[in-house]
Amino acid sequence: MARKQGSHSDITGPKVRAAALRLIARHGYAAVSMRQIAAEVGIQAGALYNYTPDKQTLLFDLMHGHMVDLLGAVEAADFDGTALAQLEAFTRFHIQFHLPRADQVFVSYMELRNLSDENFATVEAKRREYENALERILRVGEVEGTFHIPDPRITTMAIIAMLTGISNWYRAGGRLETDKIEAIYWDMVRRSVTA
Amino acid sequence: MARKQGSHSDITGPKVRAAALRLIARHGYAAVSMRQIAAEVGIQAGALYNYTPDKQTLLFDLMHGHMVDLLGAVEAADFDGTALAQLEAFTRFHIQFHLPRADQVFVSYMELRNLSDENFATVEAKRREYENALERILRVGEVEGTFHIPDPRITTMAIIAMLTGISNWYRAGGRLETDKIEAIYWDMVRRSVTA
DNA sequence: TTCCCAAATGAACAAGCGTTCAGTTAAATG
DNA sequence: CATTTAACTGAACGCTTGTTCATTTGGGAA
Repeated sequence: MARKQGSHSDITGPKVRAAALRLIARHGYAAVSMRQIAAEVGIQAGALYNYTPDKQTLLFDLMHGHMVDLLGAVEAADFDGTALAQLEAFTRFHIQFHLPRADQVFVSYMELRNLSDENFATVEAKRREYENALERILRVGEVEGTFHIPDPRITTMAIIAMLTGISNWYRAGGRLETDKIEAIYWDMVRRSVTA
Repeated sequence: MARKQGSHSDITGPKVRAAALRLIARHGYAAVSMRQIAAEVGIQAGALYNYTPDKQTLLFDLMHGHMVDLLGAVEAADFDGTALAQLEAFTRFHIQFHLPRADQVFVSYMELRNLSDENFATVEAKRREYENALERILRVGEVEGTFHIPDPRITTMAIIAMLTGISNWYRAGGRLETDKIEAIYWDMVRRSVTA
């Protein structure tokens, strides 16, 4: 029963990636089998290989795709104004981008060690690029005199860890609205870099 | 060739846990086989079952042991003085405890989803207890008037995420000494909760 | 209506998995 | 020196793994 109605490549392809993302986020790359992914989509394991050359590439595509989306969005955001305004924009951007992408964020942070060396290097470079966007803002603020930062690189890592940590407790439909979360975290970020 | 010289239970047991910790930290629980762990210790896979009833329990023992150590240490530390002094003590304690335990920290944060429901609940309760130690300090400072914290629970999670994030970039023998790291992070933590 | 071929199936492959267990070894005990 | 037994080996168990491929299916084009 191949080629059921509406069951074309353009539909199954995204379904495969969505199923893989969901399952890997919940159980981890190594714990999820190609057969489980296929079952989630409603096909046989062999058919997955119409959409990915192998399991490793499927993982890489998910993680790399996420980083490309992130860098595209941060570039489009194009922060400007004072360093303080830029830092606020970055903080709110980070939260707004990451909160609705819980699975992507989870996979992108947890499955780094399951990437091949080459794939790891590619993803890591993208992550580094994102971190640099924040570090640049911090350095501008330091020069401006708005910020007091003993070590911009460390402060960068500290802020990103703090913000990304939201994913550890945030649940959609929970106690707090997104803008309330933004306000609380921006408050902490601002205070932590200003005198 | 069983019972080689000095190859007793008291020696092999710790070796098994050390090998499991190392391998799981590097490759993940699901990706590490009992045969790999055994090979690292220098025994056959079957012999592992003298030291653990099964693979799941081995993981649980590592994670639960870490949390028990952590809670024991935080209790022994017995922070006192003003809320600010307590927060500084907690911050420095967290860094000092976690930095030399990179593998334990990594496993304890990454492998939660590979615990059985019951084991997860046990470990999660311990983690919650640790978080509460910090939250209590924040609430005292809020009452004291030293801190300005809109939501103590969230600030707790934010601070812990920030501090634990050190493990993401810290490498022993790197650019920064432990006390320098402590100073930088304490500076950020202090500013983020004080006006 | 006929044909094409993208998109599936389903069986097969060798390899590896966690776990069990009868048998072997050698340090410790009497 | 003889015996006991904790610690280990090595083979086997049934099952799952990622991946391949000959075969089947059926929607769309001619």
